[in-house]
Amino acid sequence: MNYQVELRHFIYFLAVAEELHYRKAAEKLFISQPGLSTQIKQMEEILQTQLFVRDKKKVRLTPAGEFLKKEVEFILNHLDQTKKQLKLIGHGHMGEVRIGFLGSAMQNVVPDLLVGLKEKYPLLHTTLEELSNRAQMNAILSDRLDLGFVRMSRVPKGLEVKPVFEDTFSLVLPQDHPIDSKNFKSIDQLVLEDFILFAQDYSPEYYDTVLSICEDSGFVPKVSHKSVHAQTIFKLVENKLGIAIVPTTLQHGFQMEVKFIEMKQIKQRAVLSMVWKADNRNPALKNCMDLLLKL
Amino acid sequence: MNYQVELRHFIYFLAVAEELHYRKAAEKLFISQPGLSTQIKQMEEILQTQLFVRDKKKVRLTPAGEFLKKEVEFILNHLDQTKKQLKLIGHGHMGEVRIGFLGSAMQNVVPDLLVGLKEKYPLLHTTLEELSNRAQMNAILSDRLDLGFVRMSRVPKGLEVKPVFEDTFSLVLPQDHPIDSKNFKSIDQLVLEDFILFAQDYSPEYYDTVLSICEDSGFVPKVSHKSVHAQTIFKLVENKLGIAIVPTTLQHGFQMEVKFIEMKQIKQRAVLSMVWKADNRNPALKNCMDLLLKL
DNA sequence: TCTACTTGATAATTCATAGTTATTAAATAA
DNA sequence: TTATTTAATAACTATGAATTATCAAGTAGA
Repeated sequence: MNYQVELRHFIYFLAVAEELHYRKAAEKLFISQPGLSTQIKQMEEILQTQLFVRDKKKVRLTPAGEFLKKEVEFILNHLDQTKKQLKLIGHGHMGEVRIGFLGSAMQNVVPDLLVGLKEKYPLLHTTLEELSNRAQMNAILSDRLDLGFVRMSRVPKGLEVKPVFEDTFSLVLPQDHPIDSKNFKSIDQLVLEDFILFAQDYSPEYYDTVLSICEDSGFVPKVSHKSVHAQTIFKLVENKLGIAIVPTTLQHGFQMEVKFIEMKQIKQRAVLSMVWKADNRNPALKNCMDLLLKL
Repeated sequence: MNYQVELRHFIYFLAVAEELHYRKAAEKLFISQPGLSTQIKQMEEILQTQLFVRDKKKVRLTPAGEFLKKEVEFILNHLDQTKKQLKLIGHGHMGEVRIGFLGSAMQNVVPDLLVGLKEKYPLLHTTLEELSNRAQMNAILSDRLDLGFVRMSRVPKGLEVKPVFEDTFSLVLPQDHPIDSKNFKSIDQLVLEDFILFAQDYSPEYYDTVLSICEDSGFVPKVSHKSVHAQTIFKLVENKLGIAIVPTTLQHGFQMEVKFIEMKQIKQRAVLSMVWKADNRNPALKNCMDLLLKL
């Protein structure tokens, strides 16, 4: 004799409990009446409890049957809900993506991604953390983050990287500086200035790129200040403590009294890339990245 | 292909999710490893969601699998609980018995039953309602009560009745009445008194019995007052508005200034019976009655 | 009270499939 | 390299769910 109730029993039981009529219940279930009868009988044996009374051909529930009916309804409903949610999670429409980013990605790429996700996968949660390039990669390797936005083209083994946004560089000058977009020709007009840059260990590739821009014009910049926050850099420029070279999109989103001169003619670009762990199994991550590449 | 998950799948899934090792999980389940493998695979197909990652022979849960694990734990626990409760209800150890009773049953039978039930079936609930003989029988017929305590030996079709307590009758007299247990010989000493009795329609058999007691002594009592409450009857006797004949056990449980004279020598007895519906399916009722007959 | 028609239960049989054994491929470990 | 361990696959077995055929008991209508 079988020793375990199955969901099949519950579904059959519920049909009989609702119809209180074996033949009709069997029809509803698309099985034969004798099959249904034996399954219900077997169920009563497994549970060691009588669920129905068959009195003069009238089928009725016992008190235990009434109780079980409520519970079975609950269990089957809960199971339905679970199956739906499971599918959503399995297909990356639900769940959580943990995202890290450089401050400079907060101007366009990250907000666009969040808006896109919200629209396409309203049940998907995101957590955001502003971190340095290195901190992001460590967090991704230790599975504390799913996705990072960095300015790095080479990443440690186990990680993958892909550019998502290319930006020109812009000169940042105090508002009353003699150089402006009209008379600006080349970066070597600013050989004598102090430079304010993002800290080397916060974003090494940015740092190297800026140095290479100057090198292409034949000079080595005098770096007077370093910072990890764009806000700080702009404040220093505003106060005439130096000039800066930053990705152009940074000119939006800050309250400041400085002027931007976009240097379209130089070949270097500020590349923002996404980074993730090659074997990350979060299905939401894939959807996230697919959406990002479509933007 | 199968189109329905079964509890079997859930139990297998949980074993693999806990062990993260097919062979070990299969051993724990006392089935073969290939059988387990195919069942899990089939489960993933039915749910259209990958639950495990098999990476270089390491078995791990996907995010969807993690989610399902929690849900399956809940469902299986809930089911266990339900099975236990179902068995208790089915065997009448849990649930509710709705009891009706005459006020005069509140002295011994009903309290004894309640104490006994509490001890033997602590999970069983009881509801109590004081009602007339007729009201109890109607309530039982319409399935509003499971069990009644009445003073009736004949009951309508569909009901069953069984005596549970036999009591002598007692005379109730004012404290300073000339008759006392010493000089009392026969009821005909009280021919001239006014009688106070329980109302005829509240308890017809009691009324008839009292009349037959008097008839046996060769007189018809003069009935001056009728009441449905013992308390009222005693108050009236106390105030010398008449004398009463009541079941002897009523002398306990009331604060009153009257004297009782037990009439052991007369043949009539006040019989308290339990009544129930022949086809009542409440399993707790049977336990209730069995216990009552053992008291 | 007879007949016709329900109802659910039982018996015999069929058939789907859960679970078996045997084997393989791939990954570690020695 | 070889030995061992892993999960997956293939072929087969056997359990038991579901089927058809039938029955007994009850109900309804004349």
